[in-house]
Amino acid sequence: MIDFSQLDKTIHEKARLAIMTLLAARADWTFQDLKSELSMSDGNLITHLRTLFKAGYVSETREMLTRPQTRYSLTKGGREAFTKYLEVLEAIVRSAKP
Amino acid sequence: MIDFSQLDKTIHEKARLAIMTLLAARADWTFQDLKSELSMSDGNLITHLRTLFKAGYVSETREMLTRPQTRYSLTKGGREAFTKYLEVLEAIVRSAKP
DNA sequence: GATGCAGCTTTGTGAGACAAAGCGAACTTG
DNA sequence: CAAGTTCGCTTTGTCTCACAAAGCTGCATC
Repeated sequence: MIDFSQLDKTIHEKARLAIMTLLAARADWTFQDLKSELSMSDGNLITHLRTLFKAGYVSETREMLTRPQTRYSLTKGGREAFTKYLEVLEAIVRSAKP
Repeated sequence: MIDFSQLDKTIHEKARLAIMTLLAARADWTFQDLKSELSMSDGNLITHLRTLFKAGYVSETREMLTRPQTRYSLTKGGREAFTKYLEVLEAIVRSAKP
């Protein structure tokens, strides 16, 4: 039977799942890119990023170009957690498809 | 790009996702079976079942055997919604696995 | 120095997950 | 028949959290 308690609560949230998926698919994302890709408000987006950061799943790189710019990437731990999460998803999909 | 807004909010909740997965895998579940399988409190379980019922995803069949008994199954709409939900999950998994 | 953009904080609201306790009806057991 | 038990369900209360809106602080360009 599928162990739903393994469904990482930090990741299993629409907005953060979207963020994790984006970060997993491409190395570097600026705050602006994420914002426009996900159509989220600043406050909401930064809150989710903070949550992922606190969980150790995401790293931030602050830079001063002509404008300030913050880029976000998955950490090793983030990728591992996401992989584990995906395994549960796969188990669900598999169980539903005979 | 993956359309996360298609991630049905009613289903995308740990407890209800678990319920839907169980109901999709086997035709009929009693309240007690679900309860012991999921280790949930009565109140919590019935609330989630109500939510799924209101969404039209789940049907209840009340019966009077020696004891009262309620059985739960997926409706046609429930199965369709679940299938659609699973397609998003698959897209996520696919996008993360090159 | 006024305007504008980037990233971030603060505040408020509302939704909802969950546990615990209790309840009524139906059955069982002493 | 009295007392207890089980099933499905309601109620109550707590606590977390998503999200929007607004404001604030550089820095930079005009």
